[in-house]
Amino acid sequence: MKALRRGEAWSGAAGGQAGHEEPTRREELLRTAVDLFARYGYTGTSIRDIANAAGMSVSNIYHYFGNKEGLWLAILEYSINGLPDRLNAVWQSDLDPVERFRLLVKTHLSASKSHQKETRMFFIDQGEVSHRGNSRNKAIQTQILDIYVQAMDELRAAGYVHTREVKILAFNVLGVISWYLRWYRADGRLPAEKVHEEIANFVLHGVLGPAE
Amino acid sequence: MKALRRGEAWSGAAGGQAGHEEPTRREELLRTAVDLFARYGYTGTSIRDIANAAGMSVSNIYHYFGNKEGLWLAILEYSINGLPDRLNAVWQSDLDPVERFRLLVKTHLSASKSHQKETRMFFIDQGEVSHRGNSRNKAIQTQILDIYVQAMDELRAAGYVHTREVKILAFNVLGVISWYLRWYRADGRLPAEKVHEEIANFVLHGVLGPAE
DNA sequence: CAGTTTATCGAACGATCGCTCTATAATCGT
DNA sequence: ACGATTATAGAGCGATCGTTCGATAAACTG
Repeated sequence: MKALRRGEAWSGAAGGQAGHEEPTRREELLRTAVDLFARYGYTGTSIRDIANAAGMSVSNIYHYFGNKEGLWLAILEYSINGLPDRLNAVWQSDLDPVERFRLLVKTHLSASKSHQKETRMFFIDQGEVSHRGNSRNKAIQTQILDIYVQAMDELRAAGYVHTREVKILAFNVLGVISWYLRWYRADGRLPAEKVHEEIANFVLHGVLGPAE
Repeated sequence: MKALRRGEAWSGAAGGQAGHEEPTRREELLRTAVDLFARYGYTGTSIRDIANAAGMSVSNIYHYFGNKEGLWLAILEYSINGLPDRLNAVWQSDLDPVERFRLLVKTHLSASKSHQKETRMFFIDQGEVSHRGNSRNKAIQTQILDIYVQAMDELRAAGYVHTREVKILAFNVLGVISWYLRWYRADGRLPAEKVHEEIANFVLHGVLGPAE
């Protein structure tokens, strides 16, 4: 039986918001890997880069994650794995259709921002990581797209959308959000809340089209 | 003096729309490299991958392009190097402000689509390619962003835009376009013209906000 | 405390990386 | 036709890649 050790335990995986304990070596590796993967991509980051930046031996990566792809998947696990469910929950709530869609976008924005590097890292990936990792990534992105397509369909059925090409609308929304993850810097002039507000407005007007 | 040989000559670089001559080996390399770079990224594609896929020796890459980065830069050269100027020219024309902005977006879309893989390849790049190549790429992206910021500013001065955060609007537009390059497939249901129309509508409504 | 499991390191392996070198065709200018 | 330049191939170099292995230290289990 695996006993709990040090700061690991039941708390998330790399978040470490339980108390102010020092991070596990495993968490330290995840943190470092996210940083490098998001900056240089999967193939652009070597196992040694990660280990050196984290100040330990490469063997630890194989001890904790099996191999490079396992490390990639572990990051996917704790960061965006649950995103589709969160978005679906928002869309199942019983609000006014338009305000519900606005909430959907804002939830997506703030959830992505809370794992900004991770989300960007998976959005940017193109198929550099080997088959299993890549297909899992693609599957999540497809799930998210489907949520938006469904949302657009319902909005259209309710008469809010004036185009038949709802899938293009869904793609556009994903494009705006994924790009936001690339340009947003936490030390910028505006607070994230305000930025999300602006982006949500843009998306809403783009989707709803000319008011009547 | 370097004389002209075979199919090369004054015709573009990799396009080869002059006659139906067989492509130069240099063009063949560019074509293959674009395909692989766009699929697997810069670090994810090796010199040997490219040479093998093109059916020739690695030496040719060094003969024609000096090194791997030179190949990357040669692609940038013929594909998106002139994009900022083209967009600027559109924006300097004397049309109705709103229709001029619509034309700007549609020009951007069709110009990017005519070099879809190349544009996607540069949009996706994060800094895997070494310093010179990356900074040139970043510079072009910044130029394009600035064009949109300027366009938004003028639209706002003319009373068409209802937010002060024009830079966020500009980012949103870039996000939509760069994402379009990732999802669009030429063999899809809709013709490109129709897709561009839809995207331009989305962007216009997003930028102009609620009609009054 | 003894024995097992976990954590960590450093060395090493074969494969592949970007790149250079040398040799040989092919094509050019004159 | 002939020397010079260009085009292409293939072998090979040092570096780095992902990964494995054996050793050792630390921690847990009974």
